[in-house]
Amino acid sequence: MLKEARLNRIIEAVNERRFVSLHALMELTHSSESTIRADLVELAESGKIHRIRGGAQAINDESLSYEPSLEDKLGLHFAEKRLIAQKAVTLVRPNMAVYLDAGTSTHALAEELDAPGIKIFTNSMHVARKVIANGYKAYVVGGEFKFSTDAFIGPMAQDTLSRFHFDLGFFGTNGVSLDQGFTTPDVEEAAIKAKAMEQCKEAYVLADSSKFGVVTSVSFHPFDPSHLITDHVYQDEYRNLGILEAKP
Amino acid sequence: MLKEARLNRIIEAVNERRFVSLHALMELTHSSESTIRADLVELAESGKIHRIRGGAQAINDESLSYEPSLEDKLGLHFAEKRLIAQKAVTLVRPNMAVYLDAGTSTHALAEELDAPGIKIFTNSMHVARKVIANGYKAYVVGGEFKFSTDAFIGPMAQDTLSRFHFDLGFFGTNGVSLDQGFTTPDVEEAAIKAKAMEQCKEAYVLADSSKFGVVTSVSFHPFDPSHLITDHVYQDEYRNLGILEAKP
DNA sequence: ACATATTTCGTTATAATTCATTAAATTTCA
DNA sequence: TGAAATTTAATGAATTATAACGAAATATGT
Repeated sequence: MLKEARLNRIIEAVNERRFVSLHALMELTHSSESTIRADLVELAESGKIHRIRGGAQAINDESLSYEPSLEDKLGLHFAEKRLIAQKAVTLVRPNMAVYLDAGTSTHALAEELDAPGIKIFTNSMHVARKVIANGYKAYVVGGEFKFSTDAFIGPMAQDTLSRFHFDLGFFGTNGVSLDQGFTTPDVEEAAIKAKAMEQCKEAYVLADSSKFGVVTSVSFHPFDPSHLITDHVYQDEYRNLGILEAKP
Repeated sequence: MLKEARLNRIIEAVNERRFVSLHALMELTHSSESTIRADLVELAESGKIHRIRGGAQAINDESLSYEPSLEDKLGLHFAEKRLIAQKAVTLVRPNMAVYLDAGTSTHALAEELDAPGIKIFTNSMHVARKVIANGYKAYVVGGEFKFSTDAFIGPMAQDTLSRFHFDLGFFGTNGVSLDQGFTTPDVEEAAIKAKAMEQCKEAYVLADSSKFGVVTSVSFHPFDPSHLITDHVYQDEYRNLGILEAKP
């Protein structure tokens, strides 16, 4: 990995989640401890990050606070999301057309992608930027741009989606429930998710264990254990249904 | 492989992927290390790419932060562009569907927009952000995302465009010539512009006076004085043709 | 609180890449 | 053919990445 690219990814990672450990950065960039240490020294000297024991911290807390919901989620259950992402990428084969939903779980997945010739489709600019930083081509569904979520929604996005077909799709969710299925709090997001899932030969939902038993306002797909990837199933009623677990 | 073709592929690869290693370029062009090195020196000197250790980086990438207004104002002919934008917005009526091309002239226009109920369509994320900051809705044509220009191009973008129809469109250009018409240096950009112009009931080209008499590699529309807006016409051969001037 | 592990850090040393330079081989075109 | 341009090869120097290790800071257990 090129040094400049690596430095960029470190800055990105630090700004996304308030704090990043040195070891997380080692895995993220596939570099050694020494290298990351040197990078952190460099970035701290140039004022890009704040170096603290064990890793790095974002410089500003003021300008980052404009969109708390997204940033918060990035921090929460991050380790689990990464585990899930690592499990999910094993399903991606070379040259596939893969759709990535907008959401924190899929952001983690965008970072872990590693297969030649894959084409990534998404409605999230955040995902698109990560995919490009990873060296893959990113195709973005257009539509009404929502600044707060950095993603495209609405009828125009759905209409565009209906013209494409994906080998594989990965979707985030806010709730997983036996009765209500997969749910999100936003009507438009749910519509986009549902439409995109229709266009996938196979669609997997990514959900860390904290989402189980949660129901938010809009369902976008019925419960389907065989296409659900999580870190670990704790509740008894979800056991032995064939849910894919990404235990380390 | 021809040298020009190789240089073009390098520029393309860098702009698409944001970072490209020297070895990747060697494989891409089937050339030796020395050749690529020489190419990178040449391209960096002419300002097409940024050379970094181990490869090349897209130019746009230096200031990762989205602080466009500053960057724009530092750009060439800013005062003229703003004049032109102010003239152009007088053509925008309430509730119109308006297409804005990617480019610095249209960025200025995005800042000057002031009509109720208008819907703005664009292929530029830069424009989209400005439009939203101005309080209007922004609809973005999807497609392959190009990091360096912060815009969407390619067949997917053209395909999406073909489904929409705009009351009015504004386009930037790199060259204005009586014989060669309106030209840009990039084939894909030209294709997008041409396609978008087709979808407009009326399409205006914005060009500050420095563009007159300039011809770059690809034409996207024949010369049309009645739909050309500039700050001031200096050359005699372009006088009295009905070009709209935005004199203060 | 104390002593003992464990982790993290900074330094130094070493290995691996990448670079600029030069010169040789190759192609192009007059 | 022969000169100019282009591509390639070869080199030692410079930069970067990694490994090793003792010191400092934290965590753990009694």
